[in-house]
Amino acid sequence: MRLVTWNVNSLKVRLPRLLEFLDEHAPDVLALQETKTEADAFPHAELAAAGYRAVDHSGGRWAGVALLARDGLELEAPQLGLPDEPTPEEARWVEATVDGVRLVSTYVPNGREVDSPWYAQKLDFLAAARRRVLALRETGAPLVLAGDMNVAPADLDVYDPAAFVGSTHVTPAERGALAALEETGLVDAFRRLHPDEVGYTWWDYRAGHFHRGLGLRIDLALLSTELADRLTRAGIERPYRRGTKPSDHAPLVVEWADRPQRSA
DNA sequence: ATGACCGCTCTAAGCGGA
Repeated sequence: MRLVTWNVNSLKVRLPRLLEFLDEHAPDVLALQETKTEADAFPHAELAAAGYRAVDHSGGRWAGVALLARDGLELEAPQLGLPDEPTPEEARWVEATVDGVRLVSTYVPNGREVDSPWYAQKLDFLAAARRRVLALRETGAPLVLAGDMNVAPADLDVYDPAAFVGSTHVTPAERGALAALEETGLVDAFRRLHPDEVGYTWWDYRAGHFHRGLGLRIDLALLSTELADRLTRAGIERPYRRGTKPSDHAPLVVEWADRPQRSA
């Protein structure tokens, strides 16, 4: 199965780039974040014309997440929202099952400033996510938690760790909450296949950060171990951070073998 | 350089993003 996670920063503005991406990469499923649309404005018809169906959790002008599946794959048992999340109206979590795999698209809160109320909500969201993942793991179904985690897991994932000391996205509390999420039995797909590689997924629009190589790796695909053991690909599609009207995030493409690979 | 961009909305100047 080929899965993509991409913070599109407005589905309305990004639709031409998304359609270009679907044509080029033909993913089976996609997890989108920051769709920034009302539910009744979600572009179901345009996506259907491109061969994709969607389950969206739309919160209006901010946030919003969605799961897409190509024609022929059903999006079963959709669930909008995360139990006990701090701000449900912000539409930051959506689930569905495709071909027996439980999929989550999430957009973790930014946190704004360390020790602010928004930072506390970010940690609360990550704690709720961990509880939900534990519950989902008990079903025994393979799981993929994909999205914009708004946490850079390690200093390797930050262009200038010294400059980020005291900022959100890198604090021990945030990294600890992300690690606790992974300790439920999830594997960071990109890091599994590329243990030492710098692989940013976000670059500030300002000051030419992309062209200067100044980014963060904050968009992750976390795979349950039975899927992670079948990983064949985890790559960041940097061309979609260039060109006309790019998102400030690049898509992450992850692929795993549909059945356990036979040992030689 | 404590800046710089982008998308949103009460279509102006402000907010949020990370």
